[in-house]
Amino acid sequence: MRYIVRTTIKDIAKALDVNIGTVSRALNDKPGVSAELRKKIMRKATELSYRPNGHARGLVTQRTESIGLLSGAETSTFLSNPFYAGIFAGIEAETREHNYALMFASATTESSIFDGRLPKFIVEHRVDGLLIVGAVDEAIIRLLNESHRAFVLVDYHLPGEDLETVVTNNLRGGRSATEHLLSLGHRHIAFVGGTPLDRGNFHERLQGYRDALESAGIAYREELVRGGQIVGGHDAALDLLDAHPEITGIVACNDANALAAIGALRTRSLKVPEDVSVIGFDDIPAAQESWPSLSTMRVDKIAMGRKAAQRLLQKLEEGEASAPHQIVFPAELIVRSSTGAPRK
Amino acid sequence: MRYIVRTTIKDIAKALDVNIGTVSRALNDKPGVSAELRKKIMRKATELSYRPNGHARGLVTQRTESIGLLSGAETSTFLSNPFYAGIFAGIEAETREHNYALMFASATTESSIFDGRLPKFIVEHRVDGLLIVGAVDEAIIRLLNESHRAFVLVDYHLPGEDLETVVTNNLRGGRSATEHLLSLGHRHIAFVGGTPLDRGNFHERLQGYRDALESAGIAYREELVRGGQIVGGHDAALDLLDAHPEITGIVACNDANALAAIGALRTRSLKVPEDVSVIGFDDIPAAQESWPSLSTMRVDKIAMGRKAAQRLLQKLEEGEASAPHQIVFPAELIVRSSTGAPRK
DNA sequence: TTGATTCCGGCAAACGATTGCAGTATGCGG
DNA sequence: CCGCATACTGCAATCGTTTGCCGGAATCAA
Repeated sequence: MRYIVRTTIKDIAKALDVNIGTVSRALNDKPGVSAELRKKIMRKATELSYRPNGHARGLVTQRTESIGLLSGAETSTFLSNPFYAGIFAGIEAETREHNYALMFASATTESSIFDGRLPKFIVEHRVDGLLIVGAVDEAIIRLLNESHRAFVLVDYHLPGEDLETVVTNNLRGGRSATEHLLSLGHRHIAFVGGTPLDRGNFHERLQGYRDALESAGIAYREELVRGGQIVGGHDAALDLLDAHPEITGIVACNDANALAAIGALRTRSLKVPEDVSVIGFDDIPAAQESWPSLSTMRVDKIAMGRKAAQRLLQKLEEGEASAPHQIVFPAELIVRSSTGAPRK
Repeated sequence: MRYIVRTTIKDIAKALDVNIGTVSRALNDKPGVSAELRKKIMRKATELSYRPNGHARGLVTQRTESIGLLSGAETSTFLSNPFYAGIFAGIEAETREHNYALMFASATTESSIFDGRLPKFIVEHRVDGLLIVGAVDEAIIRLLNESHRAFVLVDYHLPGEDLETVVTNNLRGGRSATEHLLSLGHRHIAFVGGTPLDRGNFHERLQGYRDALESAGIAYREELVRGGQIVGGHDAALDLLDAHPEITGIVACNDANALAAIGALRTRSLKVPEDVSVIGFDDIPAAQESWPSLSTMRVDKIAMGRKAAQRLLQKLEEGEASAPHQIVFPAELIVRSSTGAPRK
């Protein structure tokens, strides 16, 4: 085993011939220590490069000053999603600034609850609170709720429950995206979706699309909507275009799907935006770098992550006091070069 | 403050009227407890849904069963780099399977060492070991070395030192990429790089490019090499093409730069690969999805992450015993549609 | 000088586990 | 029926902090 010398509070006490309690009080800015002695203790502490032992402290204070980031998806899926990566970055920044440590884990299948494979930090209570990013099994949320753990849901919410959440205004965003195409003169607008499409974020965006059409007096046609994975964004677009050549505009449930759709259009030698306009959602970095650059609904991912972390930390300070907030971030229309007036 | 009921080892002991020591031994599969009693204790433990308290345990065992992932770059930079995201995923998988928790932090500037803003988990010794991904300040490495902390460097190494590392064979990879273009018949091959180009991974890849050229009897021409950021991959390519229209092939230091270069070529109405062939490095997901799909040198990021985690965990088990390994992963040529024979 | 009041600092009990050591059954042979 | 070895199990110290409580010194007013 490794042998590491670590100076403890005792060493300081011994060196200065005072009691450990006094040292503790001095180090933690607690009253009951004269300014002079406090200074002496501080000096000695840095001299011996003293670092508090998190375990010992955590044992008595029952706090770890660290929070957990829990993803409902596989880690590689989670991280390769630029949207979540942005949220992660926001969370990390906020927690770091508040001197909290950040633990990461994913909790995917429901089974993990029962076979005890839930992330250790949940089960052994080694984090003060949890940030749950994306859809996660309801059973986990119920579990956390019952055990009175502090947590905040990011980019996900359970319809019925009154939970602390930070989400995007998907409904309005979907609506705005569609309205953008409508205002350019498009009338035959398709929606290429992700999974699931019958609930969650993508469903809300679809609903916004639907609302916009209906407000514009255009009938919603189910055959112009296709779900599927990202790769499916490609196939879905082909399907749609072949079956409905009148389509001049596509609203995608997110940027990845939009990019895939553009790729599909290219294989049919259709030009974007001359032949078909495409608008995405999220504004991931690739949206800007792609060609043509992608019009999209921007969501401030960093800000969402930061806000969620703020809420959690605040909850931890205040205890149960405050009622759950539901914070909704707007999505902002960013017009780039993948959308334009329809062909005549 | 929140009030959470947690069952402790004491509760079990009381319920069964045995000593806490016995309970501890039973729960940890230590000898000295009859099979019968052990079973009874186990049952009671699950009945009361007992979870060991990490702090208490850590205090006596001096281990946390958790490791830290330290990034040298800003978190958002780190996460939006698909290469690192892959490594992260590999690390997460491996640590999860071994029941270790994973903490994340970034340590960017050197200043952070002195103003005490180094990640808490390093300083308060709350992780057993560290995985350092990407270039990080040497001072930090020195610090860790001196304090005898177990750590493994991933995708980074310090020339002189004999440290535990997991890296890519950049030299050979750069060479293979270049040889691929040479074998297709290209003779005027440029290199578009990242920063820094005078040391580190990109330098090694450049060196491989140079070796390949020289082995093929083609003089290395400094004016065909351009450094710069990713966005610079775009500008660098334009620069090069305008100054040296004879160029028919481009080796990029990584996929992001390759993609940027392709974008640049498009603005000059140059076709890939008909007019210019482009090859990248890393094989990030976008390489496959882009159009044209990108030929590249694949690096198995997940495997690298896993391997690094394995090494660290092994080190932790064995103590200082083993001498540092330097594990080198090969890069594999993946031919897609961005490379072809040069125009005549 | 005395009594009240304040302020400091020491003492020791937690927190929840692990673990060496000592003690007590139990079984077995004599 | 006794002694001895061999399991088991209990006791208590320990890890490094925090924190309530208490005693003593110092200050001040009367």
